Amino acid sequence: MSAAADRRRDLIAAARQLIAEKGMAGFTLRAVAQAAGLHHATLLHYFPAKADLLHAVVEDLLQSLAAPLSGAAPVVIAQPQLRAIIAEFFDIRQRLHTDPAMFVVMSELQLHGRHDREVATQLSRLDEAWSRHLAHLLSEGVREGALRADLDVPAATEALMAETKGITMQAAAGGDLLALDRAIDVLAAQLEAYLRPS
Amino acid sequence: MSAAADRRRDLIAAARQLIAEKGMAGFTLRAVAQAAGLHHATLLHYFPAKADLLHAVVEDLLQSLAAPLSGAAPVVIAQPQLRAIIAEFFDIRQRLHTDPAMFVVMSELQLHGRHDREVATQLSRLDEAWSRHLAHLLSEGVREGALRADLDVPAATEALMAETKGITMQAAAGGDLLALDRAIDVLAAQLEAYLRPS
Amino acid sequence: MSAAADRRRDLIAAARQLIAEKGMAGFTLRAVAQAAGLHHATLLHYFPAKADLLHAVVEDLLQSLAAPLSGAAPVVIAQPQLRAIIAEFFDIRQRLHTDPAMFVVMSELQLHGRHDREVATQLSRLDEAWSRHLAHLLSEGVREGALRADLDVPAATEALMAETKGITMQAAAGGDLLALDRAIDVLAAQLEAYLRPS
Amino acid sequence: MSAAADRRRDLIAAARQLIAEKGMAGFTLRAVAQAAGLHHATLLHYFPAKADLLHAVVEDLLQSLAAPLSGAAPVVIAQPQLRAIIAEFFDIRQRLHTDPAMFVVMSELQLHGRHDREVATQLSRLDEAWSRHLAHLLSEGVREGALRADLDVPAATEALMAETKGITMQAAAGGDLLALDRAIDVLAAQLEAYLRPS
DNA sequence: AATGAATGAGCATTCATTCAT
DNA sequence: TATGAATGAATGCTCATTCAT
Repeated sequence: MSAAADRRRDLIAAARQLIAEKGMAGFTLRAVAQAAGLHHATLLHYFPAKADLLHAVVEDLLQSLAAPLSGAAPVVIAQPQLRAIIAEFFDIRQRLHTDPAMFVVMSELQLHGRHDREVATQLSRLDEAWSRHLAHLLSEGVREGALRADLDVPAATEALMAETKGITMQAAAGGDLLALDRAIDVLAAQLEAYLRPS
Repeated sequence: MSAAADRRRDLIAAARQLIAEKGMAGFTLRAVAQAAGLHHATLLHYFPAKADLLHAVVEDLLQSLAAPLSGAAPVVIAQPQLRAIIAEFFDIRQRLHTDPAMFVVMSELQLHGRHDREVATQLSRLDEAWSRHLAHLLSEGVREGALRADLDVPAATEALMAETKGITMQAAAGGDLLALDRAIDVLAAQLEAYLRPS
Repeated sequence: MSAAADRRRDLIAAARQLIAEKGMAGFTLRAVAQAAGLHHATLLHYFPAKADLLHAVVEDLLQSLAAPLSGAAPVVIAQPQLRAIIAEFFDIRQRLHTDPAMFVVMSELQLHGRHDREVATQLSRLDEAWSRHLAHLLSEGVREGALRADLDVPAATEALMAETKGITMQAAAGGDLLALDRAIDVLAAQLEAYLRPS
Repeated sequence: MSAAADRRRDLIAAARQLIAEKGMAGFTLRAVAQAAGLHHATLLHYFPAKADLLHAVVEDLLQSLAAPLSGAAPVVIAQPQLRAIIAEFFDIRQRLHTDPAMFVVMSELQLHGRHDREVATQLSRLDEAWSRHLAHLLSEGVREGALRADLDVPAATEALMAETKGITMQAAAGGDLLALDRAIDVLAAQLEAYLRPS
């Protein structure tokens, strides 16, 4: 398409990779520009300020996360809602192999959001969408009798998100991917044992 | 004791608080020195380089984490090993209220460890100690029949650690503490349901 | 006429206004172009360099100043030469209300002329023309006996110009226009008292 | 005295000279530092921000102006108040030879004050002090019968200040000093002719 | 005629660190 | 022990100008 859009994409990608590799401290206009093969003043032609580039990186990351993975859940479970929730874990497991850097960036941004209102807002949009999605699945499951009747849906939602972020963090910290795979299986099994109606 | 040791403690505390409040980007020798009430050049008399202060902060943090909390587990569970593991969660829950800043610092350092070998080594010591501790509890439980026989102990250990870091991250991101409390309860219940021998 | 000439006029006007509002520091090609509604690279098509635009601004300003005001001197004085000189003050007084920004620009340029030989030359043309005009009026008056016989014409001319620039500066500094009006009356009266043949 | 105070003075002097020579556009931290013989980062050790240095320059300039000149008025005039006012002109005339750069700096700052509230405030302090001083002299003179009875004191004050600024500007613009001297004489004579009681 | 892209130079400011006192 | 002074490197950003389209 437009050469400018391409450049923007390149710059966002370079920034994203840089954050993944060097952390927010390494996210420098000069470094991004160099990685994208242009002068740092030229970068500001595409993104008028560093913050704009960062926000674009976050937006791009959110889109990556929103895009559904093609792979189906590799585990068959009787109840549909339960299955859908478990599938989220396997989705994460797959992304962990596809683009592990994404988890590092996600963690960096999460922390950075504490001091950047705009980033915080952007990320909270993701959190809320995800939270709504999970809560919906859970309450549907409860209503249909697929999940335990006395489930504290908001608390379970929060727990699911914490687990997700834990995986993200563990991955970001540079853990063993295979060990993490098996841990995700355990988390899924835990969930299954807990959610099943007695 | 020694006035020098006191100063060092003050500086470490100031640094820790600064990291909690402003993130690693706000962790500046000038800022730390000012918070501790001395000239930034004097700070380098106690810690010859910024890295030394940071490493001391990490060491201090690890000691804080190693110190057991006085509070007993507020939930009674039949099997001792299961109870001990669940107790870890409630220990975290309590710390979350006692010193929430600690979780922020922990997250910041975890991420920073990716680019600072020394910090990574220090943190991995904690991870390994914790990992060993959890694995020991789990395998003891399996051997005594208190936990399910077919438990994949390493995977379950990794899952437990991911859950812990998830809570840490969720807390660091500035979530609602009360909601997080209930989420921890759910995590504990999940765990219980999963670990119980069939 | 030509669209290009129109554009040039627009750009000169935009530059002039910008200098009036933000000073020489705010006189930026980007800002001028934006104010005139075109790309800053396009501006360089009309004025190959920033200096060219500035020189055009000065030229434009000089033309504005050369154009006689339609208003007649609102004070009647017996001697024609004296009246003409006094009229200059009232001319200034009127311009002060019509286009106060002009005085700011004039002051900015005067100062800028110290470091821009071309601008200095342009302005000195104005100064000399004005100086010649005033000197002519004065010496005519002396010759005809309308003004004091022992008048030091060059010195009086310089004094008149200093007064004019003082008003300009006072106006540029953002003084009260009404107060300045009355001050100009006083200056005119001073002049009259001084020039009158004894 | 203190070496630090000396350095500060040096830096202020360097800044002042730089403004006089190159204008506000040439007033650069690097240039000032270089002129004072130190690294530009060291300059910020003495003045935490560029604005602080500038404000110090203004303060220094105001002090220079406040300091009375030792030379007595070289003209004898009957009435004391009239004499005092005329003396102000000769004070300026003398300073014009002693430190002509001061007038350039004054003009630059006056214009700069339009966009720097702090500088404007500092300069207005001088203006007001001066204005008060002149107004006092004038009204005293009127009261004692030394000056014309129907004098519009505020307007005459404003006129005097405009004349002063005109001389400043004319000097700043690089006029001939000797011609300016004679112009000042004319201005003084004008004033005398005007103020004299009929 | 118009503009998007690109660049080199420059600017104020911050930071970790060294050194002399 | 303490600190003021000093510096080099780096950062985000602005600007005038050039060039290809």
